[in-house]
Amino acid sequence: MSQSTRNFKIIENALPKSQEDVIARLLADFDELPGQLQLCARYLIDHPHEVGLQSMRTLATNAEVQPNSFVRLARHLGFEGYDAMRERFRDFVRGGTGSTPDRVRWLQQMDREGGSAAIFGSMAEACLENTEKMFARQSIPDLEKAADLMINARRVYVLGLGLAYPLAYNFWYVARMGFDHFILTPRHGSLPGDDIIRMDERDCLLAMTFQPYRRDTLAAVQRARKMGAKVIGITDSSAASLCREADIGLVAPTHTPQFFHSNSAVTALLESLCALLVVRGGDAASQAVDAFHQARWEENIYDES
Amino acid sequence: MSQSTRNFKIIENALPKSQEDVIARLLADFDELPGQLQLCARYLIDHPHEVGLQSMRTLATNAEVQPNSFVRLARHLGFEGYDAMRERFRDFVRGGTGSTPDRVRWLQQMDREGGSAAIFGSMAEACLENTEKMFARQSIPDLEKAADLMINARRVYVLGLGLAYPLAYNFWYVARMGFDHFILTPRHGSLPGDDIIRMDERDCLLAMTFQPYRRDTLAAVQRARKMGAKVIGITDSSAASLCREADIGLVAPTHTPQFFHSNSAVTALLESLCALLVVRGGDAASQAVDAFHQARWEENIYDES
DNA sequence: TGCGCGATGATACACTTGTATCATTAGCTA
DNA sequence: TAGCTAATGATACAAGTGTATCATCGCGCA
Repeated sequence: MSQSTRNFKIIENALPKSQEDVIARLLADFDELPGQLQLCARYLIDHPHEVGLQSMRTLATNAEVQPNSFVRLARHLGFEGYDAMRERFRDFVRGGTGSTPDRVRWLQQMDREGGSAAIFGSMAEACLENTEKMFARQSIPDLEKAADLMINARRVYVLGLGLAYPLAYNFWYVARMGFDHFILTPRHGSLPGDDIIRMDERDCLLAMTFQPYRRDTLAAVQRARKMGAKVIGITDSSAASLCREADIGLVAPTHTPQFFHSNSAVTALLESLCALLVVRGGDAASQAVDAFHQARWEENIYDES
Repeated sequence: MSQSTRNFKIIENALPKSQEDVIARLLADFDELPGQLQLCARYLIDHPHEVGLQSMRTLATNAEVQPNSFVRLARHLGFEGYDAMRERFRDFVRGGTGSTPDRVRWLQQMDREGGSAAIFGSMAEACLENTEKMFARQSIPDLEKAADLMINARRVYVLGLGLAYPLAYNFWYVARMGFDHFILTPRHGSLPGDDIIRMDERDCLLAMTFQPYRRDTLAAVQRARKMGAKVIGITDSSAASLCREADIGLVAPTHTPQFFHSNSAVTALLESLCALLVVRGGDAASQAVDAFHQARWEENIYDES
């Protein structure tokens, strides 16, 4: 960029004085930025804390760009160099607003503010607690057993109804990237029983339901067991009948202060299970995942900007 | 300090895991520290933010001590060097792992055990960090605006494709308990465009897509805007084009160490949005929710055991 | 097709970083 | 007072820092 253009920009848009200013400018200019600088900008916007803490080279590695690009970006904004821009980010951290507050204090403050903040805060508390408990209390041997059971099964039927349907779908969507023997059930227009009647001891049912437990899900589990199939149950309590009847029961808390339960921790559990599936599925699974992704890209469904 | 004394100290007092731990140890040991190290300790205690931001030499100048003394102090606490201690201070600023001291230890142990535990631990770390960041950085005014926009719209189309579909479904499933103008799109057998062509300025599109962003979702957003509809975008970065084009952009991190992104934090965000929807929707919404639940119970689909 | 120009990548440089080493000092004990 | 030890200061060094420079690439335009 020529000197004159740069000066013009500086005059047109004053030098950003704070982290917020910088980010606002980055967002405003985003489309005009060259590709590499967009990557830098995106990294700054998404990881503002790191800017003050890490070195330029480290950021560059994480953002997968050349170190130089960060200097160039800083200059684009009118700063004399990278350090000048970073100082804005450091001020932010120093000022207190930037540092992530102690969670307890933060939640208490939300609560004091009342209204939407209180509701949001109570959801935050519930979701974080659910997720932490889920991870902390999970039995890794059980997870491994569940993964191996599914990997070695002839077919795995994934069953979730009502609010559990998005969970089942999410799990199936990821799992079938690595395997072709996962089936989401019931399929459109069918009933859960339709698939389960064909199960036998070579098959596995991954069933999930949460309070209040769905009769149809529990019935499907019993049916599957009668056919000799293995059952993996996912619920909100190890006392739930689904959990007690299953060969392996996995538990994730779903409590919220609201009129519906939270799927956030369950999602994390199912995703972790997917990760284990692929790792323990060996080369075949990894290659299948690669092939899936490649095919997706070739279909040109993703935006590359 | 001799090697033996150092080892003894390490055994006596485990290595501090967080900024709070470090400061607590400094306060406890303060009187036993040699003079220069006391100056260092005092500076750390009084200016914890600076530690992560400034260089050792700069701190030394400010604290009016030799640079070396900070290395010595770090070693006194059992750290291998100054950098190791500074990392504790940086974690604190970053939030996430630093805010819950136990978690660090727990994750480290996971990592040591290797295998499935390590994978599970890395997922735990990612999911918790994503969720914390999502809650901590969310703008409540924006959330309120989004909720009001949806409440007052003639129709709200909820759009999520691929991995975002379960998110869209989950949101729609809960939202329509309280309102009857939420529509999940595309409907079975249709394309996203089919519904959007009927939108106008009275309507709202809630669109979500995550890296890699889907062309069809972005196209739908542009189409909706052209029709004059309001757009609420949900993504993983405020630099994403969806976010910049939307009237309101909400961001939730989805990073994982795996080959797929995590929906866990996004789920929490959407659930919080649902909670706000119903609260701000007034009596009509609450009554609709009640009616929905009652009808569900009357259908006898839940297990009462 | 060739030209011009901004974007990009590679490399070198001057400087700063954290650290190691060793001389010096201060405080204690015999 | 002499001698030891812990504390402190000074200096040197390798590694890492931000930056400048220049060759190369890619793309629009004549």
